[in-house]
Amino acid sequence: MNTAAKSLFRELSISCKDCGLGELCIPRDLNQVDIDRLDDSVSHTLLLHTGEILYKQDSPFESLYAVKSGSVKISTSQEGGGDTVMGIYLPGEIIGFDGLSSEHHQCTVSALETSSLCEIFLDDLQKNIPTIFKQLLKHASKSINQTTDVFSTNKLSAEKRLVLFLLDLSKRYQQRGYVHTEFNLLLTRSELGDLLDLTPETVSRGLRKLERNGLIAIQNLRYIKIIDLDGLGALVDIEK
Amino acid sequence: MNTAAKSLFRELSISCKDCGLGELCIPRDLNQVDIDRLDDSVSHTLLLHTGEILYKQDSPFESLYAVKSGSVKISTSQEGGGDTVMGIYLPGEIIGFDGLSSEHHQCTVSALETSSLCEIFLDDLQKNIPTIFKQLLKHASKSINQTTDVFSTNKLSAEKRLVLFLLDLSKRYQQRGYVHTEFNLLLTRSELGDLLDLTPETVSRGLRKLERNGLIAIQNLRYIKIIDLDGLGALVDIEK
DNA sequence: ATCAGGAATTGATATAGATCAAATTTAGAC
DNA sequence: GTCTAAATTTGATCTATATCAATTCCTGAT
Repeated sequence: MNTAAKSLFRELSISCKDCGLGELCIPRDLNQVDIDRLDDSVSHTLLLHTGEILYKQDSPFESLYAVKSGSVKISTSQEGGGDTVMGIYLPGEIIGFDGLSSEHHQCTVSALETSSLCEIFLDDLQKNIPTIFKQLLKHASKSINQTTDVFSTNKLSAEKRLVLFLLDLSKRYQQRGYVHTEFNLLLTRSELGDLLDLTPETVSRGLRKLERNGLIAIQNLRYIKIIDLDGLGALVDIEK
Repeated sequence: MNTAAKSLFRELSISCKDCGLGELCIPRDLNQVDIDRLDDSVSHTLLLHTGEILYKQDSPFESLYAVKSGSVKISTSQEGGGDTVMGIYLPGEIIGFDGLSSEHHQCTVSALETSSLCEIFLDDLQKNIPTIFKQLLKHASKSINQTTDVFSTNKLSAEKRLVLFLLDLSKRYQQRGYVHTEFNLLLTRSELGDLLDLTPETVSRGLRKLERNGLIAIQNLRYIKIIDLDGLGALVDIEK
């Protein structure tokens, strides 16, 4: 949504050995050989000034970044136009995992103040130091890939959350080669409420309303047939 | 919250080569040597019946699991007593990442129907097949570690979300060796609203109320001094 | 130092969904 | 097949927070 192309300045080299982050980045239980190899996979410090962009939403994934100093903001462009802030990252935290699964970044990262970052080339790293494998996985599992969590963030109406849940299940079944127009909900109204952050009463009312409107059929409470897939899509695509 | 200890039955061996999941699990662009090695890191099929538990919250992390058939439910125990469902997983999806960062699982996994799973021993995998590195990272970044996302799920009051945000920032600064009792918010009221799913007006009212109650001091809008850390803690610890 | 435009505050009102309560349906145990 | 407890539905209120609107306050540019 913003101005500048990446304007990154390469600073004087600081090798991983000497980096102030210490254990906060990749823990130090690597031997000297590994640390030297790590240096090969890591570029030297990038400097960003306030508001400058590290990477933009939809840009191809290239590497991970460790914040060395300052702070950055993760945001996503909304369909409605504006941006939404998903989180902020402080020194020692690693960003970029949002680009891994699709090879394209799902959010935009910009500096909240003058900040320095260290770029980690994943392909190189993978070849050079399998030892770091588990540590990076740890960071990944810590770092929340917020944009994929369709239910949590946006304050969606109860009906939209329900429809999104149904469409998500349908899509996942389809991807796995099952019929996607009918399936078992697998959860009670109450469990579904937990998941979508609604009360069981609201879940019930919502599902019955979808049924009344001819979008789905409900058999034996849990078994759902999708009657009008486009109609469901329309409820979540359009408006707002 | 539930009965049984792990009651897992080892079934007849099915090697990775012959596993029906195909690309849904670990993609097939491995050479024969790698596939043979993968078999070494993967136990053979586990079978769970409805309601049986794969692993419990707080149990030590041991391995990842790929769902081969059926479905499982991820839930966390709430302080208030009950469980909250965080998600469901279908065949081809990988679970267990919730245990990686702390070495202990942050949620409980149980079968929603008779299900089979394949256990992936991470330590072995790491030694044997660095090639899978990036693929697993991809899965990790897809899989949402929901329990760490303190803001999204539980329908917390505006005040609690604000306090949790402040305490989270404070903790992260402390972990990184900075003062944790005063810091820059880094975000506008509006951005903070995005993050916590509140309007800027509610953010403003909330912060000013904390100030009025002597818990924090606000300087120049963005700079926060925490005056009563315990008081803040009390607002989110006690009572629902 | 002044000025302009965005950010923040403050107040009044509207509303989606929670909560409480009671009736009905369902499914599992025997 | 019957029974019983749990799950679901349905209805009537209540409430936290959004929304709308109008000032006031900063901050950065000139």
